[in-house]
Amino acid sequence: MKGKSDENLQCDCTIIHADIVDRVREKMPQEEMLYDLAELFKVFGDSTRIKIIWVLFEEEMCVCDIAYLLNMTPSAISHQLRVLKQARLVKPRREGKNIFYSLDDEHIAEILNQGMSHISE
Amino acid sequence: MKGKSDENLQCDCTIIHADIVDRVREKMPQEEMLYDLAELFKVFGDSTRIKIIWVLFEEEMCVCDIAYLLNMTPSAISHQLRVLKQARLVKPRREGKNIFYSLDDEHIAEILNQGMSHISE
DNA sequence: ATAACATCTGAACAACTATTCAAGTGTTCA
DNA sequence: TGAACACTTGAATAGTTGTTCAGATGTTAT
Repeated sequence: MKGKSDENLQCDCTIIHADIVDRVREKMPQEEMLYDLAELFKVFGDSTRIKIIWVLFEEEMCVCDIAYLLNMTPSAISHQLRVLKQARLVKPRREGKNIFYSLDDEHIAEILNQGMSHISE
Repeated sequence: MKGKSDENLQCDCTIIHADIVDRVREKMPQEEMLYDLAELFKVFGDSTRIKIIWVLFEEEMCVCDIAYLLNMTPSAISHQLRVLKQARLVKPRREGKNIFYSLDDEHIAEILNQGMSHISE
């Protein structure tokens, strides 16, 4: 059932069928979609941001509190909160001088849980 | 119910209770766990690797086929497959000159699906 | 208005990352 | 054996990223 199927192949090793090539190209999401997906996971790809998310699972919190809990500077936390906010993972709420951040997506827990399942196998 | 609760706080804005601090510290996974989690998501945080995973959803494939489908050099693909392999997301199978890669984890689809759900909101 | 505080911002720096290129290993087949 | 092929590897490069620092913005209370 296997054999060369496309004259435009770049190497001789290619033994996949033309229909598989078609099927992959058909099912594969748009380039932009895949890029956005990678951008989203990039946000999860930093332990500081993971920690911030974890803290916010417990309760909404202001920048200084998060900084205190994670033993980091408010500036560093603020920079990371901006990244999380741009990814629409957290949202701010001003209350006087403080700005309270909370999680803004119901998929976050599931994504993290699946990740946890993978690494603890 | 809110008020200053910890003398070791780094800033005056901290209004969270000591019990919340304790609860967060208690529920938060180990430092190493959070680091590993970030490392895992870092792997998903590159569109080339996302594409490779997507191609492998369809069928196991050799390096050259993946390179052809993604219009990249086999070398670049090989480098990324190494990252995916180290994260235990894909596994190799040699068949003569070719090395076929396939997905090695049942959580991958769920993680990607949750990610897709988030960005297409 | 001024002071004090919480947060944000931009520049700078070191650390990391993806791709390319050239050279290497391992396999098949004549 | 040796040529051809599939794949890997290491060094080099440009590009990206997280934290720090200094200074700016916005809010509150006096």
